[in-house]
Amino acid sequence: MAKKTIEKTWEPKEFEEKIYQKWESSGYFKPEINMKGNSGKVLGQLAYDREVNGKPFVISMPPPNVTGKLHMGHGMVVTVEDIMARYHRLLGEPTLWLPGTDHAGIATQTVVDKALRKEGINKNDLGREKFVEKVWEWKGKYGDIITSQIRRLGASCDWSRERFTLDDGLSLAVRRAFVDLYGKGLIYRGEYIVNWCPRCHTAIADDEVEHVEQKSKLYYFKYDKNFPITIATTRPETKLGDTAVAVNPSDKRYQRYIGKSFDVEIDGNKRQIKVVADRAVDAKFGTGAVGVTPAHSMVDWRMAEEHDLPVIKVINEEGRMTDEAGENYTGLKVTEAKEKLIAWLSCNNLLEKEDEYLNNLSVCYRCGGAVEPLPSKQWFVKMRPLAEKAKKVVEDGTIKIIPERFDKIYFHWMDNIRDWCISRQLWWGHQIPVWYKKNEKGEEEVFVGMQAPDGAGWVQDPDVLDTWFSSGLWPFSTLGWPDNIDSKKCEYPLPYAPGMTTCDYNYFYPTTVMETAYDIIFFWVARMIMFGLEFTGKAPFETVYFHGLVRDEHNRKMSKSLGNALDPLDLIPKYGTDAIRMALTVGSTPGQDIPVGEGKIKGFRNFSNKIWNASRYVMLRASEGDLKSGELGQTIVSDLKINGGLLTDADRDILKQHEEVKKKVTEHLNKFKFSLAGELLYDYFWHTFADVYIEASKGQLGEDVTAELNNNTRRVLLSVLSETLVMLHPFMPFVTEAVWQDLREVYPSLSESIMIAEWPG
RNA sequence: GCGCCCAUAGCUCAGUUGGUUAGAGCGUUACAUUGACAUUGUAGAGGUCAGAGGUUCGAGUCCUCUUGGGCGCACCA
Repeated sequence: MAKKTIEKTWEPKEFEEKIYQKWESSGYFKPEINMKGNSGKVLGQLAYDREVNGKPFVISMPPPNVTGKLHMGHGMVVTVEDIMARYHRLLGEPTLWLPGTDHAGIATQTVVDKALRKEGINKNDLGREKFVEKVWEWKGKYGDIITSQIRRLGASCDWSRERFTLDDGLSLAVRRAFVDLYGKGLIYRGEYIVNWCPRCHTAIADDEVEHVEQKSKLYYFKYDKNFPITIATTRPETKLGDTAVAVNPSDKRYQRYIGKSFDVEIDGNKRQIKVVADRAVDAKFGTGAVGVTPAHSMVDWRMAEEHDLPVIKVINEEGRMTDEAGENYTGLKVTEAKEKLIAWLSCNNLLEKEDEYLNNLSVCYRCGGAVEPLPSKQWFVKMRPLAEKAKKVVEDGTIKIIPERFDKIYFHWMDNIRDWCISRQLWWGHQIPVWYKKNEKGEEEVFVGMQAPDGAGWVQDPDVLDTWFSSGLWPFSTLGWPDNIDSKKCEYPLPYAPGMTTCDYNYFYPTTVMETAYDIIFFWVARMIMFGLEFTGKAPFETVYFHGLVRDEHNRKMSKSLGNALDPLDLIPKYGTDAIRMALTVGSTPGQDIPVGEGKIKGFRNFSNKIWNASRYVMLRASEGDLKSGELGQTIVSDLKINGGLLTDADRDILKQHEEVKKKVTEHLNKFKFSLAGELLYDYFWHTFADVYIEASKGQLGEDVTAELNNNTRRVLLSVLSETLVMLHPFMPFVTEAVWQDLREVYPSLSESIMIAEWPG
């Protein structure tokens, strides 16, 4: 019978997709394989009980946006998490890596809106219901793309437990969380100044605002001739809404005006301007006097509260001037209003000078458009009480953050936390579970509950919740929380009973590791910790591991405009998934950005080939096959019992080093040092096992030496190789599995997949 | 403005309780190679570990300062 022929080079395209399908269909990604201590899979042995099965290893995958396309950042997430998942599975721990996708409110709505506009469809003509239907269609069409791409990266996650943030269960969790917080007084509604994005036409949270440095002008002027103080500002148009001028209390120049009010007229707008003293004012800046615009500046809003100043809204949600801005300005865009007012000031000799000035423009992190602070009625979460608990669990080590230095960043944020604006004026997302009705007296009644109240006339709040509200529940909402609540009868106050959980929640929660990029520490990680503590009474994970951001080989940010972004989907067919995974692992330290260029990936493609080829050599020699054709020989090795008496110096050296490597790799992985583990394996496999031992073994094989030495050498080769493959498997799953399958021809006692082998200990 | 981090070979970076002669990849130089390995091997060159001071028997590692770079928070006076 002709034996299998092994090609000279590793061709990832021939293997990767087939291998992945085999894994997935075999159920190897499910925690139920529970194959502790043996080399065959045992399905269905899980009792979902920590006392019976031990502690599981659990990771919730950061859910990518449903409309997203795979990029190197996903490559990093999948690589690091898959290394952990595969390692712990090899250790025999029931391992759950739970995948899913995020509805990504603003991002998705914008994408679909744009696409519809291209077809000539306006979302407002369509109406809310039809538009949301369209987004669901979109999700159905494109939602699977990202998950199939994640499969291409070799992710060993349990797709049978895949979740989406708008699933029924997760939506129930969102409503439950909202109602619960409202009941505790931690959610409130009110008219406050918020960051408004006129382009996305919604309020956004403080941390969704980014600052971009830009050149602008600082204008010095007086409101009118009768006003004694000159102010300086970069935004004259907002001054139409000024109700005060603030100076530093110790500024001698303005002492005599403090407390006085002046009637002024700014291009037809009559205003009363009060002079107030406030510590926040820097006497050295500008003229030392600030025009206070309560409605359109965060700082001024606070001053207005303290000094009891009126609020005049001169800019509306469209980014245009309101009626309050006066008839000369009503309806103008802010930029037009600015020009017009400067012209007027100049004509009336009120403009004293213009300085070049570098300031920070606030922009929306989603669309990049300028953010307009304005007062608006929104829902907020009271953060202080949540922050205190969340801070404590990191302080006392319940949650460990890697790298440690992020502790300080985390604490700093918690200490300076402000309330979180959670309502968004969008259609795509979780609609706020609040209903309003006007009663006979014309007053508004408010109902907060799991579903619409009985009776006619109730109208649900049209807004949806910030995407991060549902993401914050991810570690437990994906596992079934809050199961068993009768949603029909649920309303505030909730009949809350702890322990109403599913098997999954009961066994897998709290999770083990939260692995993600450090740039979403506040958006996501902090809020998961807060929500986890608040709703489950437990920290949602033990360890937070932050990987670095992937940059190009010159350490520049990857971006489309620079043209330096590497597309994993181009690179996978070219070099193989394993090469990309290694390139993302070796040289990557937690929290530290990592440069990755095509050259680096190429280097690890060579390594994939080295593994393939060195293994081919070992298999051919061990089976006494044909090195030229690659055909395996008839000899089968039945066991790997090594005869200590026959060991050569080379044997002893490699076995000793092998033990050392096993110990170190295990240590590194336990300490989350993936780079060191990967680098060590790379170096060991190539420059010790292949360059040194395989070379030495050539003199211990063949007709010139005894059959006993031949046999012993084969066993040393196979033993070291098979164990090294297992250690390499978490990093390079495909080539190791492909080799493993061939290796089974020569040494049939190996497990049917390397995924369910045993970690060499 | 407040805070955090970084500075190690030509380039990109490892080096976590202070401990032999400071490492890797890429690049570079020489040699070998019809080789298991179009993707190979062997050998080499290349570092006052940013600068100054301090602690110590001993500092790339700990402390202080200086210089240069990055980041976070706050802020559109």
